[in-house]
Amino acid sequence: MKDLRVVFMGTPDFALKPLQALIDNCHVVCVVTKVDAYVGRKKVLTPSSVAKLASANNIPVLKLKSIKKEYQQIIDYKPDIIITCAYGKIIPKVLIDYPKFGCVNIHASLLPKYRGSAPIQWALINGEKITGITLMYMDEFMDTGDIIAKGTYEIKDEDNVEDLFNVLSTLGCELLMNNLDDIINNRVHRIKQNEEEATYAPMITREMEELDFNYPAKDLYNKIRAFSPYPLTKTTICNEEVKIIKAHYTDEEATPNKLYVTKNSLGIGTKKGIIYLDIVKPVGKNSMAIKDYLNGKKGVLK
RNA sequence: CGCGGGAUGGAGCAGCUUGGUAGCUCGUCGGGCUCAUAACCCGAAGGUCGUAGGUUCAAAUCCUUCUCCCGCAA
Repeated sequence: MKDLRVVFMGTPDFALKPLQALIDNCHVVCVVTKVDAYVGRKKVLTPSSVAKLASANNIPVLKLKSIKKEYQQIIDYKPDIIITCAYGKIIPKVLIDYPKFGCVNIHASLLPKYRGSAPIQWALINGEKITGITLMYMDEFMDTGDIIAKGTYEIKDEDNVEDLFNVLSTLGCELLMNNLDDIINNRVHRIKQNEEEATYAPMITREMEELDFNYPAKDLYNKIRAFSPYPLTKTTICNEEVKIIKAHYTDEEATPNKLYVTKNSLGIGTKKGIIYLDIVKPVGKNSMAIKDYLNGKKGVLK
């Protein structure tokens, strides 16, 4: 497998483990990622996580603005196989058809469920009990290709998006490496996706961060953990925006939007149940335990 | 030079406008009460007020420099 010419395409941290495994076991001839982005307040031009790892291993990096126009550069590396993981763009058919072992994608859901860019977040938002990884051949549409293998993970009630990312990233890496041999020896049993069961996981947007307490506490809890530790859900308390890092909920009778304050707990009523904030981050401040938050709000919150 | 918030014992905050003894709540430690306690009572320790300079008899407070943290926007 050492002489297998692999082109890897990916961008964020989620793609690092598979990339590292491929570097260790194959000949990664080139890594394709997004162009460097301006990050943070200081607008520092920063390469993607994948680009950094590739550079550290002296692997050529292609930062393509438009893969639709620039795919020839990838073909020039003569890949035997292309492996993508959270690359974030549709790959042109010419490119998919080029490698003799095809174009394989690691997707963070049990396809055909949660096709799209935010499968992990949506699995949490919807309170799924099971999710996983799908290893699949790419075709010219979004996450619709034939399935090679799946790995499942049972979501714990307390898992947040970071936990799931870590677990699934490892799982995806294992799944890829366990099946790579079959892929290059044409021993894969392709499974068509059942289109009727397909669901979609669109990108998370800024507007979604605001919590609406007219929903049940359980839904809000799921949303909070789906957004934690990034980008975080938010609400307004005492005319001050507060982001919520961790919370829990009960089924107590409650009035939506009403605050339930005790010495060291802060609950907000919902349509069904109360959501209690555990760790919050007021605007301009660092994150703090709810006890500390209430401590500093003495007199404002009774 | 994109916009804004912030830095005060271990934690969260007040004090700054109008300069003059370092304050509150919590935590920690010691003691007490109690069958018991995360409850209550008494006491103690712990702070160069982010950095550097300036004004002043006197600076947490006014002026200037720099550093770091955070939110928005991209």
